[in-house]
Amino acid sequence: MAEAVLRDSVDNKYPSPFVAVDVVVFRVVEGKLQVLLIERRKPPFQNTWALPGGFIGLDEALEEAACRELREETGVSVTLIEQLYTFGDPGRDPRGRVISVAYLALLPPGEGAPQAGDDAVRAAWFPVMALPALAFDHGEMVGRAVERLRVKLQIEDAAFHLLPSEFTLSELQSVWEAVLGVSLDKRNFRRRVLNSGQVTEIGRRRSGEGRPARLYRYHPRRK
Amino acid sequence: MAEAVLRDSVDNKYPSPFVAVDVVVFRVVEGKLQVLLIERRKPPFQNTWALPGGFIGLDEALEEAACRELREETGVSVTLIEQLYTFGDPGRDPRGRVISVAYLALLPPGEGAPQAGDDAVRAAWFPVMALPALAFDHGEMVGRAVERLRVKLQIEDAAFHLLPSEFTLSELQSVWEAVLGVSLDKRNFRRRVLNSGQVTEIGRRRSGEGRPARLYRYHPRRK
DNA sequence: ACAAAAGTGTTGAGAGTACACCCATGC
DNA sequence: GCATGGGTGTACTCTCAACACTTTTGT
Repeated sequence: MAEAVLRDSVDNKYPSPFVAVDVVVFRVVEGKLQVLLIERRKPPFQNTWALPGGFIGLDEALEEAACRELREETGVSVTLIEQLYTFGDPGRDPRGRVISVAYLALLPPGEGAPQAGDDAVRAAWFPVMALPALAFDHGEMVGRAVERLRVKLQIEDAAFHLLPSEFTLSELQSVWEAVLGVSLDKRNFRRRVLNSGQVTEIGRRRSGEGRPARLYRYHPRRK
Repeated sequence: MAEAVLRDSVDNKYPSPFVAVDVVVFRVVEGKLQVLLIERRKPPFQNTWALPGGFIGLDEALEEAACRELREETGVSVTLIEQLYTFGDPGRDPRGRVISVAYLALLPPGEGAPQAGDDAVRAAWFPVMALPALAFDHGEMVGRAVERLRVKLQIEDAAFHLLPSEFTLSELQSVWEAVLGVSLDKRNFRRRVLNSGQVTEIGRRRSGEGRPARLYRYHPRRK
């Protein structure tokens, strides 16, 4: 196999590190931005909270590995996932050289009923603003993921991946406010959204407290 | 060593791929955006043009490895470098599983007198708009790098890293036009640059053809 | 009736865009 | 004196930010 040729010919010259993936999954619940974490079952960092993730298979695409590890460790399946950054400092893992490719994923509320998998004691959602101490450099990963999410919100359509398929404008605004960590003017916000052509109205509903709100659906018109 | 523990305990379960870095170095000369390429000395893709790059050392940070490979293969040292994207499709390298972390680097004109190193027959600059066929997935890397550079130009100060420390506004505009691939209105461009507070004037000079142009220096005031 | 959330317009400031001519120098 | 690139101002449009009250429902 071609692999063997490379490995034989360069083994000592180019020793190979391990390659892992880690996933930062966000959702917004009750106006709070949350991250999905697992409690590690094995050392290092046993019983410490960490991002879901693990080593890649040799014939597995990076993104596939990210989805698989997420599913195995938390039972969560995800709609949107994209590469975030690759963390490769020597010393970031006490076991040796491990390069980790971090991924960013978004989840609508209600779909994340995390069940702990093999390598996790348990899995749970934490508010980004009140995270426990994290294993490895996972704190830095979350920080970078939040930055990226804020950009994606404003330039792309990230907010809609954090909502169910039918939503009210107030819910949409609440997602924006949770992600950006600021409060927005209701009138300006609604005008901007409606003028963008990204949403289309459907039948009204959502009659909880107060006046019932119109429901909208995302329509990815704009390139 | 900790490394050994991990390798022993999980060797078959988590076989490790190889990890490489590749660097997309840009410069602008005569109004054209150029990329630095090498002609590969060894197979695979022998005598094909490719980005400078190679396998990482086990105790070497990714960015260090990128700078080292660039220096070894082309003799070029670089001022600004940042991580671009990690390419990890199984099958992207015929020798076996190789994950490559791509970096983006910028160079002012005049500093890139490429000398071929060990693994390269020769090194040379190519206009982005007229690239030869590239080895591996390096064509995709260049494409992604151009996209990223266009964004960095507009949101950050990337243009100044493509210029000498003293430059005229026309040179600055020429860099923008080369990177974006469009032509810009001179008056609007100059007003925007001068209002941004990013440049400060110094003594006038640059007396080539026509009226001599004022020289400016980059001043990274704005956050 | 009242509590609770939904919905609605106007105004001012700043940023971007379009557009054409005169100026200083080298030859 | 002419060729070459350097340098300059105005008017229009559009986007964004600030700002407060009325409407509809459930209890």
